[in-house]
Amino acid sequence: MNLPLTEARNTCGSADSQVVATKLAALSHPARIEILKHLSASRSCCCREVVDHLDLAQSTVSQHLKILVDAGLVRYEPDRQRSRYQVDREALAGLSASLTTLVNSCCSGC
Amino acid sequence: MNLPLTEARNTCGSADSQVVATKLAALSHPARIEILKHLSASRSCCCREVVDHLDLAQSTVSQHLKILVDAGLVRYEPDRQRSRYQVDREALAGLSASLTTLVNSCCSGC
DNA sequence: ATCGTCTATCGTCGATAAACGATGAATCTC
DNA sequence: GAGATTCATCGTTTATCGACGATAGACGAT
Repeated sequence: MNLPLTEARNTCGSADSQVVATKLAALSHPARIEILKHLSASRSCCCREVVDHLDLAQSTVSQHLKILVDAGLVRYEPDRQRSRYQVDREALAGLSASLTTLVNSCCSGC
Repeated sequence: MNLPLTEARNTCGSADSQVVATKLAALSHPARIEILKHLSASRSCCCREVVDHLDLAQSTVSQHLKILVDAGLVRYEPDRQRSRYQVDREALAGLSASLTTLVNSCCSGC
């Protein structure tokens, strides 16, 4: 597990904080967490599948998916009239690593 | 107008997702990430210290701190007329673990 | 007792998020 | 071709966030 983060120690790195914050914001909604779980359970999902699973309007689910895609946590691939959404495991692992790094930097100071 | 839905559907996230989402939401703001870093650098901080460090209004910083405290990521202890804020490292590590678990569950499906 | 400092909270305002229905494009199915 | 299905997007409404100034409470110092 190599961490690609080189400036994790920078206490003044507001740019870094901004990037991490944006990705965490994408995960800071229960519906989107559920979507992520569901996506990972199936190999790939179309929007309709998620709609059936979540009891939200189709437009709402589509927006949540878009937010996840924009954050780089989910990959999107149009497939005929369907859409195919897939968890970007590397990106998710990277975010997890970022948070771990933050936690470690918080715990190393004492 | 509260119709008790049957348990076939997931009403916008399980309780677990809600809890994790709330904590992630507390971290999904660059100012709060910076606050967390600053808190971990010092042993404990009063509000004024953070205000000097961050170039935000005192009331704004106080609100950010409250959000972090409400999320359970920071502990608060009134000390005379000052306040003492301190990173809850266990809670932070727990959140990191939750995210790691989510990532792992996403990666175990393939 | 009064002044200055440190806090938290209130009220406000603009911006953003979240949810929905409606619509149109693209694609199956018949 | 006609109708159904899937999907993203638009427009709208409501709720929440983020920031600030103002204010009041608590405390230390003078």
